[in-house]
Amino acid sequence: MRWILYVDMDAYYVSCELRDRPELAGRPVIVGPDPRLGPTRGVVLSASYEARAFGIRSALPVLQAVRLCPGAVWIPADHAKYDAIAREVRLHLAGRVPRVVALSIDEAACEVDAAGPDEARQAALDLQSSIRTGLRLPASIGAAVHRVVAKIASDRAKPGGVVVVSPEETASFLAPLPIRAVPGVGPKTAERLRLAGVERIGDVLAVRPALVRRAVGSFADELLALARGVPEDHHRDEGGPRSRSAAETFLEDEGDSERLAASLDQLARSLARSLAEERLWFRSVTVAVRWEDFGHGQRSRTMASATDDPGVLAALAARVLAELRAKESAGRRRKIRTLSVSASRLAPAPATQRRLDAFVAGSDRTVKNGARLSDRASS
DNA sequence: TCTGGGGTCCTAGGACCC
DNA sequence: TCTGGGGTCCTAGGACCC
Repeated sequence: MRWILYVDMDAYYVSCELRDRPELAGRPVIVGPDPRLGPTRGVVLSASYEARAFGIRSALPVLQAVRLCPGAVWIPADHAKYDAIAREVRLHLAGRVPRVVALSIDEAACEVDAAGPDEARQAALDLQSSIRTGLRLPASIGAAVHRVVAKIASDRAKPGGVVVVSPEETASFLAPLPIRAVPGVGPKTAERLRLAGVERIGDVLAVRPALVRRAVGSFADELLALARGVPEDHHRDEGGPRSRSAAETFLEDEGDSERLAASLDQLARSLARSLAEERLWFRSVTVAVRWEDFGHGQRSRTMASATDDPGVLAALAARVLAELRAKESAGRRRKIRTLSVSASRLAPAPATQRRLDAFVAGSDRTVKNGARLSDRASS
């Protein structure tokens, strides 16, 4: 029988740093921008379990973290290091199980064959100990027949544990858990479900299905199947990245057009560089802002054909930002807190380095450098 | 005392086409 | 003068995840 061992690295960024600085083990450690070294609007990226005891969590504003735990050791984020170690982890797993699906920088679903829960548990324990000794990293593992159940189990295994859920006991394992334990149920969905009488996963089976459906639409069917212990494992296709983006939050909210334009240009060119490294072309460009009041706006444009031209990315982004601000100025004129530019409708670079339009010359949709907007988008 | 950066998927409406 | 239904693409917004 095929089982999923869902591997979730514990306090991943912190654990990566502790590998290099083992003398910090046992102390409250925070990865993120130390606000005592200079002004920042940053948040905590990762906190050791010792720091979590003080109430420190990922995404907590660092100014609050310093007050909650003045004695913490702060380490600036080193994303290149975390990416490199993530590749190590994947290689390690791939060498030990028949199939690995990486699901985020610190999570992976490993498929193994096991006759029953005892064999699955032994496989999970072996894998966990090989990660600890071979990579010097702590991991929690959930084992189940369905990926989503294995993931929920891995959350219950933290930190450093193994939780096995057999097919027979899946429904009873899930029933008492809060509905928030289901991946995809966040604060908003949980509140809607609470109003419908659903607070725990088991409640989904006790409430009239029509009520659940009214609360969360077609997601209700997925919740019902999960509560019964037989979730549908529909996994997204792994057809390469859908989008790439770059963002900047200003130290002070920005309203000056020239400074905004300069920042956007830098973001666009930095984004173009990373697309080039991955040999990806793009067809859509989106500019998104977070206004000073934390409101959100975005505007996008799609071109008739793909390109990798950094100048096109920058120019289109500039135009879209201008439109976004023009629309805004019809009412208030809020300053911008965060500016981001994203490229989507990505495609691998053509095998040759020739431009795409060289292959479609003569078509009325042909455009120089693939840069002209499609009819619809430019109207 | 505030609230990052990089992603994914879903929905709904309009335009357009057959 | 009035009448479909189905399908695709694009845009905007929302929710969620690590």
